[in-house]
Amino acid sequence: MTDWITDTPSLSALSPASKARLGALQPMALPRGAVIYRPGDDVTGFPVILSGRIEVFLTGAGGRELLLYAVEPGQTCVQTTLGLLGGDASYSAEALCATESRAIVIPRPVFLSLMDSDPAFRQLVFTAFAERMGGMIQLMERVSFQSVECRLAAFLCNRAEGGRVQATQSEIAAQIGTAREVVSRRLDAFARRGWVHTERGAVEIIDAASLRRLALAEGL
Amino acid sequence: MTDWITDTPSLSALSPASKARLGALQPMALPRGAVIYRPGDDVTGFPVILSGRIEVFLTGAGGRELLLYAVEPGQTCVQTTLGLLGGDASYSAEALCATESRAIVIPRPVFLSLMDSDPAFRQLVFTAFAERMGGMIQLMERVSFQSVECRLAAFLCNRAEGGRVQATQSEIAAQIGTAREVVSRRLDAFARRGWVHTERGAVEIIDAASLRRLALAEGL
DNA sequence: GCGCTGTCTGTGACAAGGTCACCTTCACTC
DNA sequence: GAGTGAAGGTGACCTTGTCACAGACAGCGC
Repeated sequence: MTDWITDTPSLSALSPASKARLGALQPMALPRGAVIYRPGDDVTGFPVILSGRIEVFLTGAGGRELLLYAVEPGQTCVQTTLGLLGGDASYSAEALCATESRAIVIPRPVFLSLMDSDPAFRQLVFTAFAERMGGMIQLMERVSFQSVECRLAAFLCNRAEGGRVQATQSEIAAQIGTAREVVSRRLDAFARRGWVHTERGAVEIIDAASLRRLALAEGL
Repeated sequence: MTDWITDTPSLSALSPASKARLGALQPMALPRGAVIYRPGDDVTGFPVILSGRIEVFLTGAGGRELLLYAVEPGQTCVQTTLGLLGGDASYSAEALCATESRAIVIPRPVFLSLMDSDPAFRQLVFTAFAERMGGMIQLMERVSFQSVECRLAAFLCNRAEGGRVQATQSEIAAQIGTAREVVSRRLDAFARRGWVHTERGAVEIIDAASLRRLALAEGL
């Protein structure tokens, strides 16, 4: 019944007392596409994701989207940590289930008490926070200093499974923070160079080496 | 001799034991323009700024710069927290003194021990971290979804002192994350509308209301 | 004063990217 | 087999970033 605690590496270091408190919580199942929260929602608890993948997006005025970060098992959501510890108690971004997922939600009072009493829990939250911040700074660097072509190539390399990337052009655009039309044109350019082959809802990678070279061309 | 502890609001909540340990540290004076760290430097301690203002910039390949955040008295540097707690122990950004400043540097072992022993110190570091993260997300939003014109207007409104902003166009460009030439052209457009008057090294605000209206036009 | 020097600013030309409008293609359903 | 909605392609246009270069200005030494 509470085997999810031992199954989740980042939780196994917690003190027995903490585990006992968490053991009372029920994991919940989330289908793909489920909305975890929207901008303006109140932060009521601290989610810990046990399996699956949650993606957190920023949405601009024109509906354009930008992937801020993804939350995978053992990681935590900064937006939430921020809401529970800092001033603002509402979200400024939107979180969606990228795959079917399971998660528990630690209620705010329990979270705050664990933060005070369990150094391991603190460590968990803090390092997650630090890693996320580092990721945000890198994202900043990519978004403001790298070309779309470069970001697209990097995305295709990272997301390729068996030489294919399963994603619509709109999805790709949101992941790298550009407009769908731009993705369409860039992919077309790649295809003309013989690097990829595009199809509806997917991109087939033909020349991964060239893509990787381009991805690395403009610094990290 | 250790009056800077009581003079700095955020430090006054610390436990007496923590204060005693910090009391042994010597504040250091930093002239305007001093480099606190550069990308790649090792993180050796945790700076707490007592007076003045430190600005942290990201630098792109072409030399273009972007202000990530500013550190003012009582605030802390995320880049450093990140280095001391997370994986990476080196900086990815550059920090400069925007004004003459005083600061102490808490050595890494002292920092880690304070984090474990003093809840008030933890609270201080954590809320600073949370606020900074919130700021970073907002910055992300502005940089990727707002027009330069809008960001420039907002900058002029925020930085105006007595109806003037004392800064070169290069400095303004770095603060809002664009190129100098673009600032030149946008300021020129503002001037033609009669909103500002530009001079060497400064901008005089004539119609603050119009600027503010524009700054708020594209969402927060 | 006079010229030198480095910084600050203006500008034209061009490339890259974002926005808008509209159309085609495709998968699915009834 | 027509209808529907999502996905993808394309041209026009504007904003932004980049490059190259020139003019303006302040400070300095003479």
